[in-house]
Amino acid sequence: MGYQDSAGKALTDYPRPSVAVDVAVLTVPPEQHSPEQELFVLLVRRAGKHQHDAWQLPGTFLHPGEILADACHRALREKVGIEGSEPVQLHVLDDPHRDDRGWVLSVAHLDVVAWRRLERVDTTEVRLAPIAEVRGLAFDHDRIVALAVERLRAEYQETPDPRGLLEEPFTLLDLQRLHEAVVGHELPKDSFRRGMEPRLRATGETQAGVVGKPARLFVRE
Amino acid sequence: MGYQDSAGKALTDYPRPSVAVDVAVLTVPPEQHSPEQELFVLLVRRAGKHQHDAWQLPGTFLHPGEILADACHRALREKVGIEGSEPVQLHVLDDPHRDDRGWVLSVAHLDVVAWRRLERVDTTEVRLAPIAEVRGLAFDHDRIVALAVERLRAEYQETPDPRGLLEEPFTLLDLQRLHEAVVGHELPKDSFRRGMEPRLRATGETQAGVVGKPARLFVRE
DNA sequence: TAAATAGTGTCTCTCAGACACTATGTC
DNA sequence: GACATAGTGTCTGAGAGACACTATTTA
Repeated sequence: MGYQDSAGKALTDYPRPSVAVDVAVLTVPPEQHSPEQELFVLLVRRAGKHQHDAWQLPGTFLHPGEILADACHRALREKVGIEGSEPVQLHVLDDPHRDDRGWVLSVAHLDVVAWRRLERVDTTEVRLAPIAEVRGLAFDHDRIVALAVERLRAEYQETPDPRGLLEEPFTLLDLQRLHEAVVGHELPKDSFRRGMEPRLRATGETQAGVVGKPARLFVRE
Repeated sequence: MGYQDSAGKALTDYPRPSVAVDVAVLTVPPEQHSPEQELFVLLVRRAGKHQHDAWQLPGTFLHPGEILADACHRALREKVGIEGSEPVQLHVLDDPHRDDRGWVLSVAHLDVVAWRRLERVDTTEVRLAPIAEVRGLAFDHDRIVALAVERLRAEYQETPDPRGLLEEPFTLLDLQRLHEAVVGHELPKDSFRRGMEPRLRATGETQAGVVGKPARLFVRE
């Protein structure tokens, strides 16, 4: 890149770090699955380690000529069998001693995948854990989870289900439960409706066969 | 890090990218320097290129064992003579072809430095340019400037001069002019005062020798 | 006293939250 | 009709912007 140090020597000959991506895949279970909806994160068993409870986020090294997003896609495809997600960068973790096997920078990512696409991955090698119970992950992955949750909460402040976690069509109550799971606390019913309804499109249909007044159904605009 | 591909081969042997940092140093001139205050960015002449108007952001390659913030500090010390700034990460630029001399990832950073500490650096090799006039920088540095401006504007929405661009003590009008320069548009006088004053500490002193009612002086809390 | 700038009182508008009320379905 | 849930009308308080008014200095 033409950077030179004070002696004028080109610096591209210096030793290079390994560059990895790590992805915090967040999701929310549907209401019928658990009455208390909350955020879950996808964990994989730590490679090469067979001790109990050694978990980490899915990740991989960046391959030559590859962009970071594609490395994320590859990691999720190979380890979890997920396709077509949309990772976003969070932060570069750069402590030179964060990995005791060498100099590894990790670019932390957030990804969001609907529960339905993750149900089948719950095996001995892969599991979904409520974020409140995630402690002691390998490396600095606890911090990545915290960054991912913070970012997702910011995204869900503004827009109705911007990441498409909910299956369409949905009721306003479905949407509210989802947003409550993401932001981690209850929301006032009427303010939520007034804020969200103008940003949705009503299908014209209503729920059928439910007790009480049937709710109108909506899709994302 | 123990990542393995599907064949089980450890990946740390793959070719590694060079990792660089590039820093958008933003500042605002004091009022007496230019009536129209606006954001300026620090540019350095593109190394090894002698064509006219070949400018880029200061940057450097990451050295072994170094964290990104220290690489930023080193770049600014060696090229511009600045010490003690506080870079924050913005984004990783990862287009494999962004640098035609090799595979170079760049971690873009924002830094903010008071004008007073930058005045002396305006030489043939280094200059300060208003952000509105910055176009056609080397590599993807135009985009880094845009990201840096966006981040700085967000920081200045909340807090009075969080980056310490203003010399203390200052008047509320000084502070307002600064914030207007950062966010890029005028702000209502009375709302600005009401929002900011509770977050400042009055020194008890006032301006002396000015026409009109002398303004009270404040420092950051 | 005139001019200039600092600082405030107050009105209005909007928006979020609280709360109670109405609407419309099942049992 | 009893019950349950969806959806709304309205009040209140907080905060932003508009605007005019008061306050305090120099010339």
